[in-house]
Amino acid sequence: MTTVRTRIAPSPTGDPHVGTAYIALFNLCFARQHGGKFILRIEDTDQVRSTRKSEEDILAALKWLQLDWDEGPDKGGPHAPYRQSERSAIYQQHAKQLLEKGHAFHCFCTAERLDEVRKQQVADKQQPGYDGHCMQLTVAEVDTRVKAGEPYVIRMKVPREGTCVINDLLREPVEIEWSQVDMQVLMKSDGLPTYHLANVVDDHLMEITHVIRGEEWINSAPKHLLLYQYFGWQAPVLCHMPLLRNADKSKLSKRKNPTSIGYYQRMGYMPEAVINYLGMMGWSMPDGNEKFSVEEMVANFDIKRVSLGGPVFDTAKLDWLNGRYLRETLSDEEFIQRFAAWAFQPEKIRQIIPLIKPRVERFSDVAALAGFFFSSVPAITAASFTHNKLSAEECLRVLQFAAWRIEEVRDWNRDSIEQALVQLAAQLGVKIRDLLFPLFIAIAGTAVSTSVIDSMAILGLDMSRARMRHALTALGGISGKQQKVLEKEYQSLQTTTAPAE
RNA sequence: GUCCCCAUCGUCUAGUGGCCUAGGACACGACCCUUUCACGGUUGUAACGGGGGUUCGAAACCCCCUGGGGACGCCA
Repeated sequence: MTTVRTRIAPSPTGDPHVGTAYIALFNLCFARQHGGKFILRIEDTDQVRSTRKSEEDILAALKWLQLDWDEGPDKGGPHAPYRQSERSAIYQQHAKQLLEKGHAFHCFCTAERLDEVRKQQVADKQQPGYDGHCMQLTVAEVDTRVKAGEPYVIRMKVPREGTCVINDLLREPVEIEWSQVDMQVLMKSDGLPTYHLANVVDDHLMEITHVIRGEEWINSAPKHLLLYQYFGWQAPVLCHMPLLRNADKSKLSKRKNPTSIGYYQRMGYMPEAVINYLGMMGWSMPDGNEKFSVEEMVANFDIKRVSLGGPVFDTAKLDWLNGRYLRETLSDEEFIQRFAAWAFQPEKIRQIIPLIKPRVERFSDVAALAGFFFSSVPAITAASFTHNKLSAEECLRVLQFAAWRIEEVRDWNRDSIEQALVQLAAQLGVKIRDLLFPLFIAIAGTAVSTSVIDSMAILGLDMSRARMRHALTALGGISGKQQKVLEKEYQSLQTTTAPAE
């Protein structure tokens, strides 16, 4: 039985990344093509734990994209059976097993020492990594130090000679020297496993046969393969997909592109179009057809058709594709239903109405006042930012700082956004009303509008981010040099006004 | 810095030694349709990164260079 899984890292906002959906799609196609199972595994090994809410958001987003997953071997859903309570015991037990077999060891090294070692290695032009310091410790020594309550981690032993050969479904065998592989920490001092241990143990317990993941993992494959060997388990077949890119070819990031699935949902893309578009990133139908459903993709799927050059995630083509779905796939009746469902989400409307109600005199005023909540980026030019206090340059600066600042907002709601911006205004020595001006233009397209802070709260982080990015471009953009100067200034703001405890 | 991966129009891609004078799609331009705009149709500009091999024959195979990306955490 072919069983394949996608691991999903929770983000603080709980909004899954299109890159996750991309990998999930190829996992799903591969599994379905072989009549196998596609299951999900939501990460929660880290301190940045997914809350129940964000886990639901992740699943809802994948469901929206029609990435229907199967139940795991335990029928307990994407999270079980390795849920918190049972889980730490599972990993402890496996780590102990490795310890007993002599494949892992206790390490008491401090962060300071490790930093020191790393610095030295970099200076010597060596591959930075653990130096094996604690491997020399005797059993008795380890025992007393553990009993004394000294904090420790468990590291895996790695051969110092030879080469690890990684067979990949999509490329020639990759050879990596063991000397290049670090003695990875498996259990952290807080008793939680690292990704590497959790990944291997989970995959084995979930009977995973094929691992299809992003190329970024290729370098840690030797660690995983070695762990399988240490445990005496059959390693899964590996396959590393190319990475989605920004226009500048770097790894797709939210700084340069809207990356959350929710953004595409809120922007009014059809899920069919988004998933179709993802399917044409690095893959193509044998007959060259560009508009296809997940079912059609599965029916024609062949992992070998994946091309390895990292595709640029360019939404211009997504726009075209989505347009085709809107006008070719939907009947007028379906269009009405889909549009209504998108536009009249009661929770959203309920938030908007109180903002515009005080300002309307006729129902016919509503569209003009609330229109920007339902539109794409406003049509603005540099001239839109003409202001009696702020110059265009200052607008640019304020906008960039605000854009950075809102990234730091923890809970996305009006109060925390307000707090962040008020603080920024104080740090800049600018009146909040002046600081808000360019934000009004960026978000609503005009300064004659409802509270921009409330508007941002309703639009969401990624929609706000996209509008601010658009505004920066409308203002002429920021050169690389300017960017560096601003970054420096922004950082000094942070440090000089750090709140005293 | 060390290691790894990758390389066809601006972008997504087809291409597995002859069908390639390199095909399709997006974007862009022109024209047609149309009261406008969009849609649709026709059409144009535009690519095998460079250098060596192998071969009768190379976009495809090999080597070197160059370029791009990724990984080097008690993150995942």
